[in-house]
Amino acid sequence: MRSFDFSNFETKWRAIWQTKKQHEVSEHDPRPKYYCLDMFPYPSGSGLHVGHWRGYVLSDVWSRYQTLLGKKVLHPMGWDAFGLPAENDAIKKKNHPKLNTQKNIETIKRQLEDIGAMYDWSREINTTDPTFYHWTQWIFLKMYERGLAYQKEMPINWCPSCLVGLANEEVVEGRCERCEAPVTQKKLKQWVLKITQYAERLLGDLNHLEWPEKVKVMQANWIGKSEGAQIQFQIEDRKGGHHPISIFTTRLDTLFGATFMVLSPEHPLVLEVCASSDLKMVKAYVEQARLKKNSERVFKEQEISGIFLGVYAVHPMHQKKIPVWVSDYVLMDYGTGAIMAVPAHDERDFKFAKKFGLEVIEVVKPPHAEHRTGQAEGHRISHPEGHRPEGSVYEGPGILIHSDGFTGLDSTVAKQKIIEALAQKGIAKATVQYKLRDWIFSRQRYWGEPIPILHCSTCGEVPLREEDLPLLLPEVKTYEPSKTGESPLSTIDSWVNAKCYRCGGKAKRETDTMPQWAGSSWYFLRYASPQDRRVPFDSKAVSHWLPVDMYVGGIEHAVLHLLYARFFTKFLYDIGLISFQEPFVRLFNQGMVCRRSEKTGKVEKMSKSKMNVVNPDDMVRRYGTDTLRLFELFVGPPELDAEWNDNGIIGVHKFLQRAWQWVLFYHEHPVTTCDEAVLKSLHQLIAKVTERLEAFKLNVVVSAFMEFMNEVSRFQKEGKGGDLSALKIFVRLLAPLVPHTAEELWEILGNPTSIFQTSWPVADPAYLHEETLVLVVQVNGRLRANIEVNRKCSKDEIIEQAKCHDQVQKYLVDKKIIKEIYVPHRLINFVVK
RNA sequence: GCCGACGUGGCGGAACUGGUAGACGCGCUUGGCUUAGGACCAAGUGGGUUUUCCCGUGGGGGUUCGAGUCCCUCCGUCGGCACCA
Repeated sequence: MRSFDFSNFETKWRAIWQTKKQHEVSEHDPRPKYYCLDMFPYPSGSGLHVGHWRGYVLSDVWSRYQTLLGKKVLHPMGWDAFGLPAENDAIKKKNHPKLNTQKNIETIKRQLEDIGAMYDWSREINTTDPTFYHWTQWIFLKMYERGLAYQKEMPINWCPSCLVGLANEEVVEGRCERCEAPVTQKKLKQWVLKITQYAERLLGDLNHLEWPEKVKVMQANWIGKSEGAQIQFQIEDRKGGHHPISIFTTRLDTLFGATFMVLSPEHPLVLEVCASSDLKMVKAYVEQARLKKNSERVFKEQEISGIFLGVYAVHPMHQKKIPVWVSDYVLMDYGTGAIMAVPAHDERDFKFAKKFGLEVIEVVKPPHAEHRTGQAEGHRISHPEGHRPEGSVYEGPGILIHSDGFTGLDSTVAKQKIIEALAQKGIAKATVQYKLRDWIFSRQRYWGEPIPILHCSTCGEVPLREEDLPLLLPEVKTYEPSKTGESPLSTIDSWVNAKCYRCGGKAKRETDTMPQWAGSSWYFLRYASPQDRRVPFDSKAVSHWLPVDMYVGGIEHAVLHLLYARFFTKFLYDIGLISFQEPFVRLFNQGMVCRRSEKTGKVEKMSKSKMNVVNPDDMVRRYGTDTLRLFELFVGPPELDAEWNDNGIIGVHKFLQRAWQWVLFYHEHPVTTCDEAVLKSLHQLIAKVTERLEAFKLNVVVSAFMEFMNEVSRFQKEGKGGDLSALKIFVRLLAPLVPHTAEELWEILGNPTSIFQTSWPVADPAYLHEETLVLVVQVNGRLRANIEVNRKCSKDEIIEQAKCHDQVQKYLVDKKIIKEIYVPHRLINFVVK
C-alpha cells in the first residue's frame, strides 16, 4: 500500500492547479457566481503564524465547498501594503518602504501558497502599485468634486510616537491603536471626508446585512444616533444684553427640572457673556481645559471642575433665571456644546450640582412608584419627594411632576407636547445627533497615496485633472517622519513646487498622504477587473461579481475598515458607478488563535511581541498542509477564540492517515457490493457534513468524519467494506477540507480530471432512517431503560413494550401510572405515584 | 457606568425546535506487539457508591412529566463603548 507521502503529493497538486489555471474564473463561465473574499493582509515583516492561517483556511473550505455545489468561485488575494505598519517595519529594518514591502510580500505569498487555497493569483492586486492607487486618487477627486472631501484646520488626535494624525477610529482608550502611545491634541490643517453625511444610511442599512450581530451593534454604537431636540435659551449678560443659545437634549420631558446651564469651555459664548470680574479666572480655566486631551476629561468625582460665569439664562417655560456655568464635562463637538442641566435625572448633572450646591428639582416619577418606594430595586431608586438620599438619580422615563401644564403626562407624550409648545414660539425643533465624526483623511507620512491637490497662490485649492493621475509617490532619500508634523514629502522641493495648470502660476503640492484605510475601502471592486488601465473597475465585471457573497476576516476591523468600505460603496453608488449599496452581503469573523502562557497560565493572543507564535511552516513540514488545515478547523468553533495545543494536531493527523489507508485498502482489495452498514454510515455522513458546512460549524464537520472512520474501522474488522462508488463519495466529501489528499486519492481511484470538477454528493434518504429505533424509557424523568422498536410500530405497541421491560417493571410495581408521555422516535416517560 | 458575548470532565470542546449530558480529539490508566522506546492495536476514563443506585453543565430560585437549553436573580471571565446631554 502506498504510504501517506503528503510532502510529495501536496506540492505536486499545487503545481498542477497552477499549470491548469484551475482557480482562474471568467465572466463567460455559465455557472452561477460566488465571490468569497478574505480581508487582504498587509505584508508585515514577521510573516504568518497559525492564527493568520485560520481565517484563510475557513474561507478556502467555504470556497471549495461552493465550487463543488456548482458555482464558479472568485477567491482572490492581494496586498494592503500602504500605511504605517509597512512603513514602520521598513524604518526598523532601514530599508526603503517600497523594497521592504516587496520583500515581505514574497515571504507571505510563499506562506499563503502553502495553504493550498484556491486563490486566483492572476487577479493579485497591490494597493501601492501606481496602477491601483491611480484609482484611489481618482475616487478621492470624485469625492472632492461633490464636496465630500474638504480641508479644515482643526485640533486632531496626534500620536507623538508615530508622528502622525489619527482618525477617531484609530484612538483606543486615549492611546494610539498601533503603538499605544498616549494621543495628544494638535492643531493641523487636515483633509477630512464627510462620512457623517452618510450616517443615517450607514446605520439603517445594517439591518439588511447577514453580519454577526456583534459587529452590527458595534457599528450602530459608533454611529451613535440619538433623537432629541434643540431648544433655545436666552442668556442675559450683566449689561442687560441678550444672547440666544441652543442646547441639545434627548430628555425634553425633564425640561422643568433644568436648574442650571453648562457650556463647554470651547463654546464661543463663554468669554462673550462672562462677567468681567471673573474673566481672568474663566480664561485660565478655558485654557487649561483646552490643553487637556479628551481622554483626560474622564468624569471622576474628585475632579469635577467648573466656574460660574456670573450670568443667568432664562428658562423658556417659566422664565425663571438659572445660573450659567462652564465645565469641561460638556464637549464642544457633540450637540451644541451647551446643555441644560437636570440634576434630578442625570447622574453627571447631579454630581456637579452636589459639588457646587446647586438646586435639584425632581420632575419625573418612575411609573408605579408606589410599589417601589423604599425598596431596593437595582441601582435606580425612587423615593418620596424630599426623601431622596444623596447620590440617587432616576434616569428612566416616567410620569411628570412639578411641570405645570405637563404634570401627570407620561415621558413620551410629554416630550411630544413640550416640543409642540416650544416650536410654536419658534425656539425648539426636533433634531438628530450622531456620535460619528467626519473621517480625518490626512497622514503626515511618506508611505501612502499622495493627495492629488495643488495649492495655487492665485487660484487656491486646485484638484489635479484626471489625466494627471496617477500622481506618483516620489523617490526620496529620507522617508522618516518629521517632528514638525509635516510630511517627509514637504522636504522635496522638486516635488512640492509645481505649476498650476489653471493659471500657469506657482503652486505647491499637498504633502500629506492618505491613511492606510484608503486602498482597502474599495479594493474588493478592483478584483473584478484588476488589469484595467482605463477605469477603476469595469462596470460590467463589477456587476457580474459583486457584491461580495462572503467576507472573512478578523473582528478588529468591526468599525474601521468595514465602516469605511461601506461609506465608499455608498458614495460610488450615488455617483452611478455601481448598482449596489452594500459591499459585503455576509460577513464572518474568525476567532483568534491563542496560546496558554507557561509563566502566567493565562491564555494570550498569539503575537510576535509575546514570543508565543507557532510557525505554520514547521507544522506543514512535519504533518503536511492538509493536516494543518484540518487542525485549524478542529481546534474549536470558527467564530470563537481557540487555544493552540501542539499535541492536538496529532489527533487529526492520525485521522487523515487512517482515512487514506481505508480508501487505499478497498481500492487494492475491491469489494463487489458495498456493505449496507457502510452505506448507511456513509449517507449519514453526507447528511451531517452538508448540514454542518451550511451552518459553518466546521469543527464538528471534522468530528463527523472521525466518527465515520471509527465506524468503518469496526466494519472493516468484520469484513465489511466499501465499493468504488462509496470510496468516491467519501473522497469528494473530504475535498473541501483536505484538497491535496482528496485530489491524490481521486486520481488513485482512476479519475483523470480534478475532483473539483465533480459535484457535491447528495444523501439518499433511504439510508438515513433506521428501520429500528432505540427509544429511551424514563420513569419520573429518570432513565431506566432503552428499548429497540420498529419504526412502524404504533404508539400503543411501543408503550406496551416499554412497560414490559424488566428494568421498567421494577419501577412500576405497586405504583399507579398517572401520565404517559410519548415523544415519537425519542422517548417514553411514565409518571408514577 | 452602558452595551454585548460567554461560564459543561484533567484539557480543547459536542449536545437540532426543552427529551439518554460529556460526541470527537488530546491527556491519562491497563493490556497486546516490540530487545527497548516510539508507532500501532484492544479495553477503560465526570464524581461518589460498589452491582445498584445517588450526585453532577458557575451559585440560588422558578416553569415543566422532563432544564446545559426557557424565566428571575446573584457571581465570575472576556470583548466593545465611555462625560455622547
